[in-house]
Amino acid sequence: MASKILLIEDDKNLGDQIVTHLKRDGFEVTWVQDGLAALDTDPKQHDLVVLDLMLPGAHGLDILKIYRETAETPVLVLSARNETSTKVRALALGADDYVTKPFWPEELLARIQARLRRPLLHASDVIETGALRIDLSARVVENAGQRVDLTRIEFDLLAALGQRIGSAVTRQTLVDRVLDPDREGTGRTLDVHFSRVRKKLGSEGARIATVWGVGYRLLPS
Amino acid sequence: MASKILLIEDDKNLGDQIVTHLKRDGFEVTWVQDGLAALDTDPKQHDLVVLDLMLPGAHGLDILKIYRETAETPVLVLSARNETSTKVRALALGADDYVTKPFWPEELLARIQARLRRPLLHASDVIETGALRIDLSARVVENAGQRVDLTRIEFDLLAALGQRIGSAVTRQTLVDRVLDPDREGTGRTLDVHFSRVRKKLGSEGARIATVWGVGYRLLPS
DNA sequence: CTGAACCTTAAGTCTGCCTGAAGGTGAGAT
DNA sequence: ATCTCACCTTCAGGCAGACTTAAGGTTCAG
Repeated sequence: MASKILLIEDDKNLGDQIVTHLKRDGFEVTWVQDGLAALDTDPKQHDLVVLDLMLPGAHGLDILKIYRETAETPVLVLSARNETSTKVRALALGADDYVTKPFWPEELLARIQARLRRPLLHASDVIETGALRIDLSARVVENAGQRVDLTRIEFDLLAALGQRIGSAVTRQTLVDRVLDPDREGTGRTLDVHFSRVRKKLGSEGARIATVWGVGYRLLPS
Repeated sequence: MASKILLIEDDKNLGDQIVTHLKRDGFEVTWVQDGLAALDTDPKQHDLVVLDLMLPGAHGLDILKIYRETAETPVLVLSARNETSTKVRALALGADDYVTKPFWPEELLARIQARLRRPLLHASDVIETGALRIDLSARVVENAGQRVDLTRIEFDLLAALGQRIGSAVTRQTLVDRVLDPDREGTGRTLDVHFSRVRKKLGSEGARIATVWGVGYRLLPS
């Protein structure tokens, strides 16, 4: 399976050159040319990000920071700046490598491959709130340390609420996200599932609150 | 726990300086000053290796190659040579990073930390859980001390689950990782293999749980 | 070339999840 | 208070996904 690379680089010449090289080596490349577009792209959909620091729209380090809040995708920073302080900052923010321009494409390739060589450790992103523990990557829910068996939809619904603790999530959002995306928001299916989740969660189930006429939300502990 | 760094560097001044910096940052450092001594040191006993290329006794790249035959420890190469070809060779041989002299200690530190940030998938090559013992390097499985003969795919599937005990592993992941990487997740092939693994594992086979609509997981003992 | 071990596909069966219906409950409106 | 409508819960039917067996194809050693 070809690895998917997200390239964020505003320089047309350099970007073109990199894309060509990467494609020649069998990578699938998505090329984004400014900071705002980068923020609209999901790093999780890619295996590695090559990120230029000087960008129109948003600074590379800010993009890196935002990416790191949601994804563990390795980020290789590209920059003309050779100051140690910039390198240190980028690496401290979660960059996995830092390459100074100018560079030879071969080196970039070699470094990309070195990053991809190590199997991605899924950051087990875990939501802990009250007695609940929702491990999104393992798809495991614990209530006061006790494992709770949830079906696929039940888990996804709980996770959807858990990712926005305290805020209401509309029925339509939940239907779109967990059930068939092209389905009318009607029907009592959602209710049935939540009913079961509440029951399975015991006393913690009471924390799934109905927002009348809107949807549901998970009450903060 | 302090991370253990193995420093292989013959230059006394530079070595001293690096050791000082690393210790100040809480690392435990073993400093080895020539190639032969490096070959007598076990990289597996350390969390990361900082390896100079020009050494008396043995060339750094040879050391890297030998280390890579037995250990997965990250290796950060240090060198005065700035040629792309050397960098590419080092990275292709399994180095995880390449820093050109001269450098500021801060950069080295930041890069070391970037490497250590991503924990290795498995600290040891042996997974023990319940009555199961999965030796990843020997590719041997024992159930209550009894050897179990698994085929290549059967072993890889069990290992894939064993490396993330308790986590659901999606069908697609398993197909990508164990079967042909570019194949559709459809088909019953996985099921057939798991069916056989379960049977061969006897009562422990029950610990391979189906995650309906998602994949499989190895239940914690 | 032959046989054995292994992988894959196909087919039949089974299981457990999803969902719509229906009656009950309770919140909000008047 | 009472009405209304959204929501809760139970239940059973249907079906997608999973299990297992068998057979055909592939690979590899001898």
